[in-house]
Amino acid sequence: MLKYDIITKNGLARTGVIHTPHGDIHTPAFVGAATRAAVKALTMQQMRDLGSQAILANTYHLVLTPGAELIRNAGGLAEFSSWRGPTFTDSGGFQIFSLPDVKITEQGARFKSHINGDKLEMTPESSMQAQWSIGADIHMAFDHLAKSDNYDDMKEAMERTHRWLERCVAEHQKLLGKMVGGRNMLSEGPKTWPSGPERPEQDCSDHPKTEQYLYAVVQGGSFNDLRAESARFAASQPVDGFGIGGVFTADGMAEMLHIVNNILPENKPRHLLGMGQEPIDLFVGAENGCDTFDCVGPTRMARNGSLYTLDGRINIKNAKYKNDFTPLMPDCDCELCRNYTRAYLHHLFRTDEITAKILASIHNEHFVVQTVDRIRDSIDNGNYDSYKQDFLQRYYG
RNA sequence: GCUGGAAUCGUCUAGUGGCAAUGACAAGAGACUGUAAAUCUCUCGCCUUCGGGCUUCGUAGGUUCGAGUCCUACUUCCAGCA
Repeated sequence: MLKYDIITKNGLARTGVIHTPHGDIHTPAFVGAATRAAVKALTMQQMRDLGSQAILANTYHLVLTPGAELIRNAGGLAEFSSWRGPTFTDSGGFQIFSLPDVKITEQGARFKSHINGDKLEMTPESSMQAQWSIGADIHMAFDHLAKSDNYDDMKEAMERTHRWLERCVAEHQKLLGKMVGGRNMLSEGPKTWPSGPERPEQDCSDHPKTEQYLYAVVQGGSFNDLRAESARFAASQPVDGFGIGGVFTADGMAEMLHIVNNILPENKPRHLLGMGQEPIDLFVGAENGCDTFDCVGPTRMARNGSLYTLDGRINIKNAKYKNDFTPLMPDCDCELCRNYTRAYLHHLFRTDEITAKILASIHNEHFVVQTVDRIRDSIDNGNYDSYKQDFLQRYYG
């Protein structure tokens, strides 16, 4: 079982530590989206420097390329990417269901690769196997998202998610059983490294990195009775934690999370899947009992020139920043704000320099990581409410 | 000087008689939430009570119901020849 310690509790909100084989995650925490084992525009060293504690990669993307086998042969996601810290993988469910021409059967999902059109299938079992090969510390169950938000579709998708969860759990335990002495024996034969000089055979005898954990995913869309039912089912399963999926807007999220997280067992961590583009999502999530977040928004918006400041988001490409020789955010200690002006970043974006996206991504990722870090500190220090009020009042005006 | 050719929205460009006129870039703004996103959308002659009105394709004339498109002259530029 994944070790999770609660440090402070305040209603549903809590702080804690998730102990993974690759290190601890102090929660609540923002997890960087590294879909293809890379955070777009950023190096892993930059991610460490900006304060990220963990990354989340995607099984769908990594299965397509370079393949789960290759990552296992490289020593696993954390080693392959040189992140070397705690890692999550998403199951691929979300991505597959957002592709066109997906065929869902009870068995799994049939779809075409967006890269070369190959006809592929992913099942609860194959997702689990791939995630074990990829070797993240924490895996997500393979779930089904309804395409529409009508009740019957949502209920059907939720029920399928539950049936698939039982299969995920069974497969996960089967794969867990193949571990011998904390070492993943799935990998047979000599390790083949993708490139570079020959590396020595790893001594895994006291290396617990191959312990891997499973989160169930709660579905139910915008229907709180389904959410409650899904949470009860997920809670009944022998899993290490929970992902809360299928959330697309902050509307109704507080109430939904309140219901779900009052049902989910307190002693296991909860991950709010895909939310965190708007700072308010992080506050609503944390105060309603979510421990980790991931979101592509901060880095995507950074690449598109939309930058967080404590006074709200700005588009640095706007003409008004052409002659603005002040830091983006004076009270920010990220690499961008410490060294460069708005005018310079504006210029980098206007001239389409790669550096623009790098610096902007450093800032935005740092901003959300730090915002959650401060939420954590404020919960520990008992001043969450005032921190939240000050932040939101200033940010959203 | 002669002979050809060319002049279209900030830039390049489509357009050879039929209702401001193509595309790209630039510019102005917006969107983005488990990443098919270094992406996408809108605006881009002037005015508008959003119905429409007005002025445009080097300049000035002309032919025509109608001209960026045809004719004449001029201006500027390019190429070749002196």
